Amino acid sequence: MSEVKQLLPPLREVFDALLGRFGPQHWWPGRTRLEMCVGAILTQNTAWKNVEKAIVNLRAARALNVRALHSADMKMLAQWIRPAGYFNVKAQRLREFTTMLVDDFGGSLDKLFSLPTEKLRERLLAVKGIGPETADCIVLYAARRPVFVIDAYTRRFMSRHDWAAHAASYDHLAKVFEAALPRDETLFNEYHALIVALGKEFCRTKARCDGCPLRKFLPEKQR
DNA sequence: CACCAGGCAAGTA
DNA sequence: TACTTGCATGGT
Repeated sequence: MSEVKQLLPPLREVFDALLGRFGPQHWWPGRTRLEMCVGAILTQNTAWKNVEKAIVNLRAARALNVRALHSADMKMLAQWIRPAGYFNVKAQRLREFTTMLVDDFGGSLDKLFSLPTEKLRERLLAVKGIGPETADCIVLYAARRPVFVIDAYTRRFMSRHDWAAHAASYDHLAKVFEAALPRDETLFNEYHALIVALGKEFCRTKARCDGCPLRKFLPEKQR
């Protein structure tokens, strides 16, 4: 069990350093809001590259809309999303999501997204197969509301620099960011995307810290 | 070959 | 509440 040993640096300055190094990321990678929702579910514990293949399949099958997703045969749906892994589970999760949309919002993302942020988040969390990260990805990237997304990259980014315990809860980590930053959707959007950009290159192991743009925020001996 | 990747729910104690 | 396990493909 690792303890938090380091003082939290100004998270705004950390953001500036990441932006300076990696540039704007233009997330979420998705053409439409529905596609972002689908991607958020499909990328659960799965490499994004594999999700892209699944999205391509759905588009080719003309299934990238609420009605088609909702009425598609489950075997077919599972086959389309097969490259994203856990395809039976995820087919069911997509179905749960579209069922909520159809039954409670007339199949309209607009109506779902007209809920106030907290209600929207609660409504998403009530869907079986949508947990805190998936819900927040949808709330932030598809509905464009200022909630901070915590994912495996964020967790690693924080624990690797000893800015938070690796075992810290989702809500705690989200609170750390939301307390230290202005509640700005554009900022939260870009910040999470930048943490992922960083994580693909650094923070994976103790080594590979050479050239990390965040070294200046660590004490001398740890750099 | 093993290990990992932008989680979540269900089961057990 | 706190662990553990199943789900599954594709890249390294």
